[in-house]
Formats: sequence, structure tokens, C-alpha cells
Amino acid sequence: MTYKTRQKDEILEFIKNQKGDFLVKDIYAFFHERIGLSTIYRMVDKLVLEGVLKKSINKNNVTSYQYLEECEEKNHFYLKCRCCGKMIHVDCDCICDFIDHISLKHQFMIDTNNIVLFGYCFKCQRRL
Amino acid sequence: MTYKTRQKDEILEFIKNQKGDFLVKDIYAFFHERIGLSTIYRMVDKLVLEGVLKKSINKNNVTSYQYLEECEEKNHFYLKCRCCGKMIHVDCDCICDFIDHISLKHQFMIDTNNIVLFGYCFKCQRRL
DNA sequence: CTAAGTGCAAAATGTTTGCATACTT
DNA sequence: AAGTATGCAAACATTTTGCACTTAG
Repeated sequence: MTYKTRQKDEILEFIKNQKGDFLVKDIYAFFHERIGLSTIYRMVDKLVLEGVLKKSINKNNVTSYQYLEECEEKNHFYLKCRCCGKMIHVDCDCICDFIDHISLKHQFMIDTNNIVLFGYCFKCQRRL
Repeated sequence: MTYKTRQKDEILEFIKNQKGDFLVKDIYAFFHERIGLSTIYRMVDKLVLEGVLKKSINKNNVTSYQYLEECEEKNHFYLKCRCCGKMIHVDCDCICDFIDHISLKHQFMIDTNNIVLFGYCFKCQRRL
């Protein structure tokens, strides 16, 4: 069983309010001393395992996390810009056929809750 | 300019011979003391930046790397099994339409050299 | 000869663990 | 009361850095 605690609730609330990426130390700083570092690490690890958070490392070797909102829809995925780091949320059926094909022809079941494709957003394409 | 050195050549050769994931300490162990740890870190970072290597962290918080063979073809991508960790290489045109659509309709240029989709392979689907 | 790359040891950083304490159920 | 969760400090692991030295061009 898992107990409901003040720390869990507060961390989860913080996470859900984040727009983009965030770091462990962002959470720690936000609660300045009101929640221990190890508690945060333990929470965050668990949430990654549960698929609630996406963990990633950027070019500077900084580990960041991103909240993946739950989504029943199978046509939901993310586009992440290599340049500015922006995470774009997309709901578009264009991915469905692709996923079906992979399932049918390649016998691989893609985890549709966690599709992140990397590349360059419109702004950064022009800037480069 | 960039110089050609014994260390670079040897590290790159090692990397290209790897079948699956590998760790920094695998490289270090392989060359047992013939190449310094910091040199390996510096090389590996550079290769990740160049897109030659894919860096990732597994569930146990271990950072691993994977060689992404260069591929002119735009129909190349990877499927990585969440369960057994296997990386499946796919060459299939099924992805082309999808990429074109994203480019055209969503103004996002996907980096086609580095497409990794997570999910469950055939074996693991059955096992679960 | 100069710029780039290397290796070592030290430092910095990030993450995990053991344990006593506190909280949930 | 029993099972979880927390927070601290210590331990540990990983990665980065400064610097003297070597090597490639």
C-alpha cells in the first residue's frame, strides 16, 4: 500500500504546474527546506517509473524532467526542439496510421503515452 | 581544426563494434588504462553532440550510450523495448509520410537520424 | 611552432543509502 | 500496532576541471 502524504501532494502539484522542463533542484528550491532532497529523488524516480514524468538529459549533461499529462487519446505526441528546448504538444491523427503499421507489420507495441520526437521547431529552423 | 589521434580512432572503433548499449566504464575497462577516463568522457560528449551516439538513462539511473550508424536513408528509425532493452533497427518507408506531414503541417523538422520510439517488442508483449 | 588532445589528480556535482523519527492507515 | 514515508548526514558514483605534458599538423 501507498500512503498519502503532504510531501507527495505538494510535489505532484508543483509538477503539474510546470510549463516546460524542470530540475530536481527546482523542486527543492521551491519548497526551500520544507521537503528533503531524498524525498524528492524518491518521488521523482517513482513517477518516472509510472510514466507520469519523462526524464531526459540535455546537451550540458543536466538531467531534467517533464510532466506528461495523462491522455486517453492515442493521437497525442510531443515534438522537442533540439535548439531551444521547447516541447510542443501535438494531437493529430497523423500518427495513428504509423503506430498501427508498426504494430501490425513490425510486431512492436509503441508506448503511445510517451512519444517524443526530436528536431527543430519553426523558429529555430529559420534562425539557423 | 581537429587532430587525428590514436585515442580517437580506438574509441570510435570500439563503439562501432558494440552491438547494444554500452557504458563509459565499458570503454575504460576495454582499454584498461591505455586511455584516460577524461579523454573518454570528452570523446563521448562530442560524439553525442555530433549525433553519432545516443545517450540515455535506464531505469536504474545508469547512463548508457548507443551507436547510431550513419544512414543516408530517410526511412530509418529505431524501436527500443522498455522491457528487455533491445534496440530494433527498422528501415521502412512507413515513417516517411509521417515525417513529411509533420514538416508540412506542423512546421517541425524531425531529426531523422535519431528517431527512437519506446514500447514493447514482440517477445516481451507475450511474456507480460 | 602552434593548436589540439591527453592523462592525472582534485574538485564539484548528482544520487543513493542507512537509520532514527514521524506519519498513515 | 504495523507498514510506509520522511529527513538528515554520510557514502557513493559520476562527471568536470585545471594544469603540465604530449602529439599532430
